[in-house]
Amino acid sequence: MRSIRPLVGRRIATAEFRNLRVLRGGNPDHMAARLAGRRIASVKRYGKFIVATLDDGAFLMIHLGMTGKLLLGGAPGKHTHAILTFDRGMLLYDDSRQFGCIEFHEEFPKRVARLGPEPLEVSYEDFAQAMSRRKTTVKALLLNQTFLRGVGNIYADEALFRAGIHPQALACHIKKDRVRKLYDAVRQVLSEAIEAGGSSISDYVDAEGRSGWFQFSHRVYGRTGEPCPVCGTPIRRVVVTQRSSHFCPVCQRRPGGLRNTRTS
DNA sequence: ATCGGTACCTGCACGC
DNA sequence: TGCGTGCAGGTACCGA
Repeated sequence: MRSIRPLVGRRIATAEFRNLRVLRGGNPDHMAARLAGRRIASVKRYGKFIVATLDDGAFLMIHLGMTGKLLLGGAPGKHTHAILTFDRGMLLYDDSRQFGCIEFHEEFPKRVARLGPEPLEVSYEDFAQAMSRRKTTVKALLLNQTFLRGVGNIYADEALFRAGIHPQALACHIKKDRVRKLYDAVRQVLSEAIEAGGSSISDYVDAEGRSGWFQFSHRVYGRTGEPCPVCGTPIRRVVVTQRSSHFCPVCQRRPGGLRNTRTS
């Protein structure tokens, strides 16, 4: 984000789209024609979405999925799906797994409008009330972008660890003091991660090709079998709603009445 | 309305 | 060296 800010105020000379899949049904010729000559009026992050507003009021929406990258300059590669050239410089959209997308919208994109609140902006009262109404596991709820925007698998695990909550605890059963801890932990983890430039698990880089540093602060994510940094108990991995969850079985006690568990 | 399961796609680490 | 398997950050969509 901080690396693509410099594009604000620049004029798009040409747009080229090489992969229809990441356009999610958008017409590449129409998009290219609509983008050419437009200036980027602003760029804003909404959870995991990036929305650029154009000078004519239209929007370019980008989601990086799991492997997406926005690169300022450099040579297009095998997985470069979009190339925007500017009056000065160039932006490449690169995504090997193609789970991300780049879309053009005349109106503010509905998917973004439907997102839940920003964790750093939501009040504790709203957060706690929303939690108390959900019967799903807290892990699934944290990953649900209509509940809270921007929390992914890594940061969900890290926040649950810091709050001392088992990933399979039911959201509505979590005690008030723990909910408060979770609220604080989510905000803390996200702001630390943003500050550190993100988590580079395999090949994540920002627009200047820099990797993040937050992976060195992961206390449980990807540390199956390693000692818990608090009590030394080996970190465990379970699958919750098809996603791996890492936790300390002592610091994050299993509540009763859980759904079936697979540990490794 | 809400929930869980599945599909989408490529790359990598691993064991054989 | 090469092949098969399982795993990976995310969301949309389906049926229950």
